[in-house]
Amino acid sequence: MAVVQRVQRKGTVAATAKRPKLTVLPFETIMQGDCIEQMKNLPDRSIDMIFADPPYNLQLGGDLHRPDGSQVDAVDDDWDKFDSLSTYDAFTKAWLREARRVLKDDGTIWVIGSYHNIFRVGAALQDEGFWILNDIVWRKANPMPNFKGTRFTNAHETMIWCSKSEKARYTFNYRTMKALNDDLQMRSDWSLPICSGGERLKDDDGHKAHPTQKPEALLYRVMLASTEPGDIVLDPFFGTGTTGAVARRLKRRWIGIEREDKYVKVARARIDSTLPLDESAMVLMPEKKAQPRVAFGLLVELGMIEPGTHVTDAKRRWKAEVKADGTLALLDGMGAGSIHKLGATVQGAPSCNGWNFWHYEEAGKLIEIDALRQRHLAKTGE
Amino acid sequence: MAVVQRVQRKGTVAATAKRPKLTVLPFETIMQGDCIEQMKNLPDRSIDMIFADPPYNLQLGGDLHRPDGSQVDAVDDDWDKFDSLSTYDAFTKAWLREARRVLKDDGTIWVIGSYHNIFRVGAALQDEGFWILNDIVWRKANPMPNFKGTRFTNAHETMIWCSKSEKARYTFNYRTMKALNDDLQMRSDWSLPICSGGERLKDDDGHKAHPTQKPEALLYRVMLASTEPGDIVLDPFFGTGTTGAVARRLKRRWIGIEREDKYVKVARARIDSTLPLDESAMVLMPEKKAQPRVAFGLLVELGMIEPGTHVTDAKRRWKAEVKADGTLALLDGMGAGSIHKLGATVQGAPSCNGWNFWHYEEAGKLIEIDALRQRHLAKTGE
DNA sequence: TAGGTAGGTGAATCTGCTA
DNA sequence: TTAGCAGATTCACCTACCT
Repeated sequence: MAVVQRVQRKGTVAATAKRPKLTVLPFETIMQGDCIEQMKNLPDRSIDMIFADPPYNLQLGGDLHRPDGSQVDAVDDDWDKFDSLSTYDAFTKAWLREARRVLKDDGTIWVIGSYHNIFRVGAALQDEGFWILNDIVWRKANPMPNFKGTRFTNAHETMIWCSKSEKARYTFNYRTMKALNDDLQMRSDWSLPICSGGERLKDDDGHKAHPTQKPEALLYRVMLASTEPGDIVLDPFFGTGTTGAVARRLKRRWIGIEREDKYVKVARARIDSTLPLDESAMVLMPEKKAQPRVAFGLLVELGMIEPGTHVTDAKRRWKAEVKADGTLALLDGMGAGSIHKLGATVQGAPSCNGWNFWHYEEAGKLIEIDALRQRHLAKTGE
Repeated sequence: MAVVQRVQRKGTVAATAKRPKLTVLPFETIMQGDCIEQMKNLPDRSIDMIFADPPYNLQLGGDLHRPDGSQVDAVDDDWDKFDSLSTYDAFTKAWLREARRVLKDDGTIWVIGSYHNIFRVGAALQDEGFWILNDIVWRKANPMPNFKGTRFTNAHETMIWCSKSEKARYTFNYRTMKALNDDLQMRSDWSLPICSGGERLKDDDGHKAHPTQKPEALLYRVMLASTEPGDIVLDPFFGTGTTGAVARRLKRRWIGIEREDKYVKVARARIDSTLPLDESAMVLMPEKKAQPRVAFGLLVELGMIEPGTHVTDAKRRWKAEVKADGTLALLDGMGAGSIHKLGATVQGAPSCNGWNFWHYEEAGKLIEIDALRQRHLAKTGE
């Protein structure tokens, strides 16, 4: 415990007191160096989304740096578990703290890991004040078998998706995700193949360039779900640059941080050869919430529905008349109000979307009054 | 932090100094009371496997309504409320410490939770010296949807399976698991339905007896995987006694601890009416394999078909473009939607199988997009 | 009896803009 | 800060009841 506190104090001092921040963000750039040190060069609240795939193999002692930049001794048998866990926790807290600082208040962070580290990361995220939105299971379609037959085949990894606070208004492209999943809500478990074949980057010897290269399909879904085109995406553990490649393809701006020279080189070449998607392919299913608001009264004013018209619900349980001011009044005189309020009242429901609840009759068929709104939106080109 | 230490000290002192342990284990018994206090009555190293379903600390907000206006029956019980994360952590550490004491050195522990609590539980398990063997994802075949469209559907829960130490010789029935999974290694993701229908216990009013009853199939697999007949299974959060019922069915011995009077009563009645499996039936029941459902959007994510590609029907009457979210948009701009929906729209049909309706062109020949799906299924072997 | 329709429900951190 | 209100939002599986 003493170790944790010492490390944290050091990190905090260094972050707040010393250096000037960059005033122009280094877009489409790999900042080479320690991720904590490099994040300190970025201004507060400047990033829309962070995707992080932190190291968790404690055997890679070189991957662990204290916030002050000093390297942690290699993990060896002299270390007891408590010591290595707390070192990892200190490392996690330190980079999460910087990540939180550079993230916009309405931004989100994704962190991926396996059972070796994800519980520590998740607890640290909560401790640092992040608000968990989902934990996402990446279910590997083709995992490595457990050769010894001693455990269950380790066939998934876990991502944690957080906003900066409970009340934050984060980006979630609900309709896009639903469209991507054959018109069913996207679930918290995603079945995707591991990164292999032509997508897997090789070094000159033909060996895989990076031990944990993530599939582009994973980042594709992450980015489509939680960012807009033009948003700024930061990956503090850039590796071979999957985040940058997908960001470029989907027309998001990106910043990568990577320490190892060889990964930086591989990532640069890879991203340079990635082409952005065509403009037309980027026109997605619109979020309904983003459409301009239309008042029912406007449609009455425009003569798209006449005052005096009778409307009813899908089962013809209630009938009402359209008034000149765009309100409805029940034919039995037992209630009146806006299309929404009256719909809620008659059903005894807390709320109601009047656009879909009320129908008018045309050629013997009931048509949602929402059809009028859609016709209006189409006509005005919005 | 002070809270944690006080609780731990208390627990430790009471456990080691004060009371005499039971010399004969209370098999097939529900010990009524607080789980930490009751575990203190059990001797050291006496339990083969612990299954624990602790409170999740959900922290729900106000009421939630379905789109049809009905209200969701939330988990609002007092036993799920904690003042803060640190209070929850102290509680977790305290019961885990007792659990560790009563567990045999070669025994294992399972803990189930959701993103609200599982990261804290996992970190605490590691802190207490447990060695994680697997994290298991229970993919719910029929989860509750996300009614407001604000996040991904929360469609899974996580179980953590641990031995007491890295070198422990725990039980894992590899071949049984493989047999249960059509002669393929059992993976770390399990698809099982939630507990509903006849299995779901009701109180006298016909309401669910317990808000979070787990399916027997889940415990069935847990117990088959990690215990032998005659082994001693402890469930410190017994609830309606799913663990006891399955233990009896599989001829394991069990001990339950439960605080609430009403749950104890329900569990007793339930287990009394559960019959042990016949010897011959201990050979396993096959489970139906879930049909792999492939969304067209997945193929776009995987790069099997590029956004911007043009598709058409077999007679080339309609042409559409593939968008980045896996939807199609007609080239004349007169319609858009999923492969199925757009196919239905252009034909004026009530429905349409888009997989067979839409084609892409390769070397001058039209190929059903279903060919891409078949290629994906063949590749991933699902 | 088979088949179809209607209604209920599940561990949920479940809205957002404007005045 | 809060009140008011427009309006967006569900999937799989169960039982009960009807024809």
